Amino acid sequence: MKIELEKAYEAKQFEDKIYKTWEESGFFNPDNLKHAKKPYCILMPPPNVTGILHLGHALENSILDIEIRFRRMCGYKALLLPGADHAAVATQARVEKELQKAGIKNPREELGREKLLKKIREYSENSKSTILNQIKKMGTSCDWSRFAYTFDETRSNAVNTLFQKMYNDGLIYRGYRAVNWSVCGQSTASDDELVYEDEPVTIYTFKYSHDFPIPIATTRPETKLGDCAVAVNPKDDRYSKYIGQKFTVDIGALNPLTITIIADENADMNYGTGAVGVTPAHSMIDFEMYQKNKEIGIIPVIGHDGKMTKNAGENYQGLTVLEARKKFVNWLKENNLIIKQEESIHSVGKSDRFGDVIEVLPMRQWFIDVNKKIPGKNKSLKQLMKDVFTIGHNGNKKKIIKITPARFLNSYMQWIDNLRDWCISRQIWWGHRIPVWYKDKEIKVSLEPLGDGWSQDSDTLDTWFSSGAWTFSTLGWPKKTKDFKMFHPTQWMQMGYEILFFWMARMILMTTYAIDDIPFEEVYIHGILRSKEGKKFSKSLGSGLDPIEIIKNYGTDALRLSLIKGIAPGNDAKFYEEKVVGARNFINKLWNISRYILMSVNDIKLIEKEPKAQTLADQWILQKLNSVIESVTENLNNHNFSLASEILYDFTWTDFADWYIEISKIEKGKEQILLYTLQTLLKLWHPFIPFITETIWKNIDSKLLMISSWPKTDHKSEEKINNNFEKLQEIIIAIRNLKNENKIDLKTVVHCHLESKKYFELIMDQKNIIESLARVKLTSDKYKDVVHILDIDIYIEIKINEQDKIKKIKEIVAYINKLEEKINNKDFIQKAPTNIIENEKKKLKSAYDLLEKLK
RNA sequence: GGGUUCAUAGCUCAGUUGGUUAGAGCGUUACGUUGACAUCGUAAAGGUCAGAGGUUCGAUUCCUCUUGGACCCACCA
Repeated sequence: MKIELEKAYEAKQFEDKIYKTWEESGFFNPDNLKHAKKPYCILMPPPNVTGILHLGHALENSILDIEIRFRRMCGYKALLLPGADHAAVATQARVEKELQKAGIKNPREELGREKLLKKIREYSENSKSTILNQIKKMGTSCDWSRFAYTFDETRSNAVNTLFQKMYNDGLIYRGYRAVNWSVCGQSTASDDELVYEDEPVTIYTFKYSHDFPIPIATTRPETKLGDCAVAVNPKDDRYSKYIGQKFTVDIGALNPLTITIIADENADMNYGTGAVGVTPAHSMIDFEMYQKNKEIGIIPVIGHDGKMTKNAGENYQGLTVLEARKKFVNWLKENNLIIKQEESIHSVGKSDRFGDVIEVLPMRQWFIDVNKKIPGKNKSLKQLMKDVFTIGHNGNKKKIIKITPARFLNSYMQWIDNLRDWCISRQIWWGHRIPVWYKDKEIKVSLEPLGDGWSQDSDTLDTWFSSGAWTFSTLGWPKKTKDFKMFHPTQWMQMGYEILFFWMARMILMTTYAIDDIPFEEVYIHGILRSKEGKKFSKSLGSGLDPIEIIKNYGTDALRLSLIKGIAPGNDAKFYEEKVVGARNFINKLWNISRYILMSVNDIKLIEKEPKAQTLADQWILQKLNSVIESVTENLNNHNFSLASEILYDFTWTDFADWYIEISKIEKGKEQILLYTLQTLLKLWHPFIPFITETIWKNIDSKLLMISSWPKTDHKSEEKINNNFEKLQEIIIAIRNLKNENKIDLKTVVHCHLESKKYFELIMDQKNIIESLARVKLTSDKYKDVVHILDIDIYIEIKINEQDKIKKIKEIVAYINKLEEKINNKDFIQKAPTNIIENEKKKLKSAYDLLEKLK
């Protein structure tokens, strides 16, 4: 039965229908892959509920889907588990902004907790479906029946259980410590949620009073109203005599300050004045000094509203930080206490969500202790986080996580070394409420609401707390579900390097602790997509390219292919529309290849076995196909998506379409091989461009391509034809060398007939060639006079004139000399591999032959 | 200050343990094209693989330095 297909592939016509077919087939769900035994599980990095699909998601979904479709076809119980993230701060910040636009100036005060939460919930439920539908548009083959939301009941239960376990083990504690505070967001932020920006600042060098012996410098003069000490290096001869002394100075704060001179190695003798004014309340480092020297005291002078507190004194109370700074500097000037004033550039920490300058404030917050020994383990969380990349979890070498590319390990280890206790409490409302209850002076962790008189902590958990539990919370933990037993630890994880610390590190922390296992066997790090100008595609600004638009214009397959081609793990890649055009052209080419074959082959059916080769051309294409299967499989096994796609691209277009199909128009009887090669190619292409391949496949077989089996090479048939090919290849090499050495005139004939049309002349006798060249229109008038001269020797005689000949001979002689020199080199003969030497000898021989002929 | 990374054709990038002639796409130029495909075909031009040294029979690949970019972490008194 012959088939009629449209002239060009119209993605729009097919994609939604195909996705529906896949979904209804149930094969996204590994439970329905009856024959599969070995699990292969990937968790989707959950997109934020309020987000819309951007190119980063598109890239991730392409990568994830290639991986899972490949494994599914390879016979694994393949599960790609989808999800969404409630994205605590990000979501609340967004909704508050919307509300403010609508006229509610202070949503938290005006609406109160319950009403605001309701608004956020509504908002997020709406946008959740948006992003999930967009993910379906990408063709992502995930099991929607297992969909997990970081904020649903199962996940919340996991989070609370985890909190309780850590609390009971003493790893979660509540402490009064300096934390990062966003005045705009009215919440804490972890160190990782800060972005640093360089800004011009003024450095003031001053003394607290005229009789204070040590000058200090600062960029934040207003905080000096809360100074409690001056730290000097114990080895510093200038100041060491003062260590331990106390000075009382009155700089206008509520009370005169008692400044204790303390010794601290962190004070660099050679930097600035060599002494540091210590403000325990408003600097992380200073706070650490305070913890070592508690007697110096702590005086917060900045409040949660970003204004000076009562402690700052009546002249300053209620002023903003900047106002207070100005006023205090004036006071210093009036009293002649400023020694030096200079301009400089400092990086200032800002909230990544709210954008305001982060204030360091001392507060009572919840922390995870990363240095404390875990009961029964004799190791800290920090140590566990290192083990999975070094000795393996619990010292088990099989439990070493493989990371690609490996270089990210360095920065991960460095990050761990600098890791401080993780502040997990947030003062926003959208999130997992901390499961701690208070009654008078009693504190209890409870997963259920407690009775009268008990009130729950009003804070919520950092969103990464729940993300850290993702690999096991999605599988139903703490219940011992079938899924958990089957799929944990997961096989593969994929993420951009920008969330390495946020997410990968936290998953490792949580999983090694709670499950006593690694979260995943392998992690693949991809780069960031940038615009043509090298700028990040900003999520919020949505600069330019919208994947949904691209899908509309070019189709999902084209988008997927253009995202994958030319990327390397961990490296950033530029992305622009022309890339999609190229990919779309290929998709159309594949469509037309199929169209041609399906329209010209009479008996369309599934061909299970490799058809028998009749001619050398058949042998060659089947041989090449086998090697393509092998290298694509190997590259996919190693997650070299880009390379695999390029090999396929090249074979499909150059070898199959432009060469073999053209030959099939002359040499008849190739239907079986054409169909077989097409079917194999559809399978190989399916993970990359699932829609078009499935669409074409429908014309061949009623079963879904998605669950067809991955092609295997038939090594036996390969051996059989190997002999022939050795001969062939010898000739090819000889011809190629000739071509090389005769760049001037030979190129026309050689390129036309030998290079691009590969082994054309070897397939047929000369008569046939002349005839077929004419028929296939491979040759123009220009080539007519040389068509019959496929014998190169003759051609040389006729074509090359005397001058060229002399020049050519000189070139060849020089070449021969070079080769001989190399071959006569003793070291080369002794040390180089034999095949290299053989090759050089062959080159030399053909060069001599050529020389003979020219003479 | 510590660390990572990049520099390959006009542009965007591949290049998997060092080894035949360094590749692709786009762009450019020439030629071709009557039904699978102008979303096409055939070819051409275009590279001291940033520079200098070293290791090696042999370096785009490994090492050192230099130049110029990007990024991460810490610090920023």
